[in-house]
Amino acid sequence: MRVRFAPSPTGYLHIGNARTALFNWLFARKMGGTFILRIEDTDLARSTDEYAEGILSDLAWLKLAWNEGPDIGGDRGPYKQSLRQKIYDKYLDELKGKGLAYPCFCQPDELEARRKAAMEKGTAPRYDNRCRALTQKEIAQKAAQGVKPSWRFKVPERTIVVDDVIRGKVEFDTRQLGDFVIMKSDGVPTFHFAVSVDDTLMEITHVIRGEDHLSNTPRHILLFESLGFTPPRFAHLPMILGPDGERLSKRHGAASVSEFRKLGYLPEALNNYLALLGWAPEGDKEILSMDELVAQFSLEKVNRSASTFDYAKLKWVSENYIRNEDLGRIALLALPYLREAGLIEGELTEEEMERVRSVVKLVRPYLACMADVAEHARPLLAETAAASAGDLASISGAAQLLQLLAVDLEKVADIRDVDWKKFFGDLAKASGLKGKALYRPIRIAITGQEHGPELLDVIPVLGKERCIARVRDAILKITEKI
RNA sequence: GACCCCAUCGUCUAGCCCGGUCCAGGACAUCGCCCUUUCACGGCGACGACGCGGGUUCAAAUCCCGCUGGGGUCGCCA
Repeated sequence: MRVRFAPSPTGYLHIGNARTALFNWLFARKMGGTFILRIEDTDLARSTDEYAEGILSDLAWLKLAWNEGPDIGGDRGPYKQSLRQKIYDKYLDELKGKGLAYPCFCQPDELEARRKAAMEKGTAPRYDNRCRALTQKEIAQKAAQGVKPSWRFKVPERTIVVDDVIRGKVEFDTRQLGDFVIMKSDGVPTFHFAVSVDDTLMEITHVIRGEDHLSNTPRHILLFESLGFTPPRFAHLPMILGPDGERLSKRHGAASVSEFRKLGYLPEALNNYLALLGWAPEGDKEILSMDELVAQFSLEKVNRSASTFDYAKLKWVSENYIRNEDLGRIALLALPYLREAGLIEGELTEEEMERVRSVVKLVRPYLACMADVAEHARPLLAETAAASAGDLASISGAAQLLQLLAVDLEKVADIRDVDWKKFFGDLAKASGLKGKALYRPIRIAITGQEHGPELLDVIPVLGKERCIARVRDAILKITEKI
């Protein structure tokens, strides 16, 4: 079995396309098939190499490895449509020879005007096939004037049945279709034409794509058959909508893989969430590894109805991964964000890295994505606590308490080897404070925050010197205030 | 507008194909309680849905028809 993901490099990898890529990949892996990547850059005006590279990069980041593609080649290449021009020319000639393609001299502005007029009149805004009736003489005339024609496919009147893996048999009456352009006037094939030729030549067995292509499929089937090709199987995936029911776009928030990538979502988390859109695993377990996804995946079980992208649920999936993934890996992923926030600098020594790990260990339960790490790690990594002395000054006895604490901390030999229960028990006795009255001022002095990870865990991570410094600093601020 | 697809809690979904086991199960979100020196995590619980109308049937979320609603296509974009 051979499937393909065929993005056009006219933008970043959209979340909907990423889901399509994922389902193709899952299907290929599940069936022991081949996953092919093909770049559809027939839109010369909008396609760029930068976008193509970005898409490849994002797919690689998602760990959706392809077996054949523009970068790695393969037996059925090239895998970039702009490199396949000769092939399309050849098949256009074939259609011309069969009398199934004819030149159209209508200009874009004319077509646009007619389309608009038809819309206003309430009739179908499709091409009226007028150039089909052109005589050889007229054609020669136009050509002599130097008008470059586009080439349209002569659509026969008949019924076409798309036997969709997900939707079952869907019937179309081709009389709804106008003769459509297969080769643009600049000599570049349109999507419909290139796709049909390439899917055949690349021996694609299953075309898994978005539902927006379902209505295009009869065109493709027509082309396949006219060229003497056997159409592949089709599976049209439901759309992904934004919270307002419109197609998901930037308006709704992050809508491209690169955005989630920048925010520090784990690729597995994004895949896991995407897999849950339009498909459901058996049983109650929703956090699934890529392997588990592959093991459970089935095209037949894909939903027919569109789903709404739920940022809240993605967040939940992401949190799960951040909390449960290997700590070393999470710490590594935290590095760029910590660096950007100025909390670490340069290459880290093993000792510094160890410290980052222990900090990340404490703050990971708070993270929805890795970009959140700086905010939570700051109190634990920054030189000073940035304590709000105002808060402490209003707590009676805070200065005395901190004084006692500083003295006790000084006496500590190894901060990683302290019986904190006893330590704070003694402090409670000495200060006459307990519970919240005891811990709150200490937390504020040491972390500058009202909330955060277990204080008893924070202190050893911070280290003796830093704790003492922060406590003394807090005392100073209080006394100055008074 | 024409054609095509779709329709279960606010959201993602299970169930629908092979009607009774479903006064509809799970997850996210929300709310509450518990755990706890705080917040977060975690545990427990609550709230909450078969779009509407007709059929068929002893029986319909499940089958059929219509309506309504949403989405898609109708490009020399893909």
